[in-house]
Amino acid sequence: MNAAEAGPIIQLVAVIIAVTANQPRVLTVGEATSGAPLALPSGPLDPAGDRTLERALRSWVRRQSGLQLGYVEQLYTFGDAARRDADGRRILSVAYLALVHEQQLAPAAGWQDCYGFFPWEDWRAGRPPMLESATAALRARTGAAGANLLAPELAERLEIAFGLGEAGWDPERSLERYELLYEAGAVAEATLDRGLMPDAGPAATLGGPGMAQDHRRILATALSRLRGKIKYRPVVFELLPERFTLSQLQQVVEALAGVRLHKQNFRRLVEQGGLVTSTGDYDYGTGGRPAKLFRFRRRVLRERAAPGLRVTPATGGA
Amino acid sequence: MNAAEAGPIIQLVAVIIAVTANQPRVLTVGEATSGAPLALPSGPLDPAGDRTLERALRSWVRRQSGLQLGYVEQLYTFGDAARRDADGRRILSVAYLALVHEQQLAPAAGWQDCYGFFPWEDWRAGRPPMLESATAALRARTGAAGANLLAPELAERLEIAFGLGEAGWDPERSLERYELLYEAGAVAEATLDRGLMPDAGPAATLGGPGMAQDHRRILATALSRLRGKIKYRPVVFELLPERFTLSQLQQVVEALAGVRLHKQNFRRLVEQGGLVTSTGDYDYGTGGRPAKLFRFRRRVLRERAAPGLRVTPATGGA
DNA sequence: TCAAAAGTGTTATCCTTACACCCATGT
DNA sequence: ACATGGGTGTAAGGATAACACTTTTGA
Repeated sequence: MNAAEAGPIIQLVAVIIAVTANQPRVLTVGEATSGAPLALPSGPLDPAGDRTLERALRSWVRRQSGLQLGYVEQLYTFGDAARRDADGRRILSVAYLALVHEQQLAPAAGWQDCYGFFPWEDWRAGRPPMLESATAALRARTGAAGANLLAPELAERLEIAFGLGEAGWDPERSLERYELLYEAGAVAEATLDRGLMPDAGPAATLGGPGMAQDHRRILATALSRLRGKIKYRPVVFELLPERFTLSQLQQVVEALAGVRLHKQNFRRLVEQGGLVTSTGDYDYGTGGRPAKLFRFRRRVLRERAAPGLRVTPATGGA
Repeated sequence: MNAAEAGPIIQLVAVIIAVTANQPRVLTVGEATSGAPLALPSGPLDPAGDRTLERALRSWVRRQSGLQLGYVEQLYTFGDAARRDADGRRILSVAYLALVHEQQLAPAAGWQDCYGFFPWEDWRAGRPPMLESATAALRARTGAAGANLLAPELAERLEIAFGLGEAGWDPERSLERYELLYEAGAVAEATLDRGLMPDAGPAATLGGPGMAQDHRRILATALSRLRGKIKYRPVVFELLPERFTLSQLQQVVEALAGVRLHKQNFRRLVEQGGLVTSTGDYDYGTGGRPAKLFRFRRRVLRERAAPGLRVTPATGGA
């Protein structure tokens, strides 16, 4: 009871994202080999320390991993009562989203493919087959609720989150999807949290290894936010080198959104939108015709209210 | 030093918004007459209490003010080191945005006009005249920086935030505007924080009374978020009675965005967008032809990925 | 010469904007 | 009758989506 009476502990959590080899990756700590679940980097907040939370985050990330964070934004504060440390003290986590350029990926260890944690979120090779079993499990649950009054509301959430209605699949809803799967016990940590056998759930194997505590939920929050933000703010450029080809740009957007885009229209939107300017140079290592190198055009911020990349899915692809 | 070593205190802050008589209002505590600055309602987080932060917020708001909150979303967590209580302990505030229906405005005391705190944000009667002095003061500052290397960056922020470039005024950037004014010492609390005389700043009278601590910044954050959100999520309906006319709807959107909208196009966007359905009834108290009463159409959530109200300014109006 | 990737051009379609006009009520 | 606010129709312009096609390199 002593621990419960003390004030909560405050922790900063960093979701650090990079894109390499067409995969979005997240920096994790802990060893994949030891069997212990991976975790997001986190550090305590020193009350006497840095002047702002963001500075505090930047400084311990630099000390711990050597990474100089560029773009950083506050993501969400997680404070459910179930979040406790080993001594039973409540933990409040202020999570931040950070984006780093591809080159800065020096500390090779710890970068994990994001879609390893959410295989159903990557539609680039078509609709992931596992979605059938996932939605089936969720449907069964809304059906099983039978006379339960929550069933219609749950059915609506399911329809919206997984794009079963006319609206179709919306990459941005990754958090809602994770939450539904969690509630349904279809991801590993949900069954663990309840003390059930890991294989008791209908689809406990969905989505691989899971992460420590509720870190997978935090990662899902970050993915949702990032997917939403590329549409109206030029954040993608935080993930690219200073000079890049339009294909590189497209591939990074595709990696984040988890969707294939229509090439020609994407190019036009980017160029007409004034988001980039051509440097005079070319990249000759593309395997075909050399590609023009572009650079982010800062001035667009003054010209347009919401400069971002519309995510227009390709027609042929799935 | 003892206080500095103890963990930070955690506080929940509520920005509770309603719209009445075409004005957005915010619930405050403290008396306007006593001379003490108004504050947003806030309460401590009881670590042994409610299961989630949001529940904790709902329950103390209900106990304190009798308000049953409907829509609630987490806004931002404020944790600058300068935030201290009377004993010098660092305070971390998790702020929430809540929207309540007009009728629920029972506790008449404490509802303040939002634009009393940000007069420059209300463009419904045309460009507010005070903007001239505000931007002049800010320009003077970027100019005064002279050889300072920060000046160009500051000038860019000023252009973007106040819409001096081609992009024009963007209601959503209210936080950025507040921050610039704060940095420039053009709002009351900025000069107070620095221990200057309140009337020492170039435009210290901008924006009326100010609020306790950094609560005006929190309110600016809420306004920005809300203005952004109406564009892609049907949150306006949380502020309206269940049945409403299209004019009422438009007026609420105008009140929030601080901009006059084009009537016919607004109506079409709302109806074609499937956001509302007509109930069969009419409102006869409009002063002209009776107006159809509408209701929010929930099903739109299943049909469209981002159902919201485009804020298309009127042509004639300013 | 061929494959691969870059890059250009064009058309049909939809959405948005702006304008003009008609309708139903209270005074 | 007329002022007031509610409501409808439509034509011009621009943005988008889908299509086919040309160009430039390396193997």
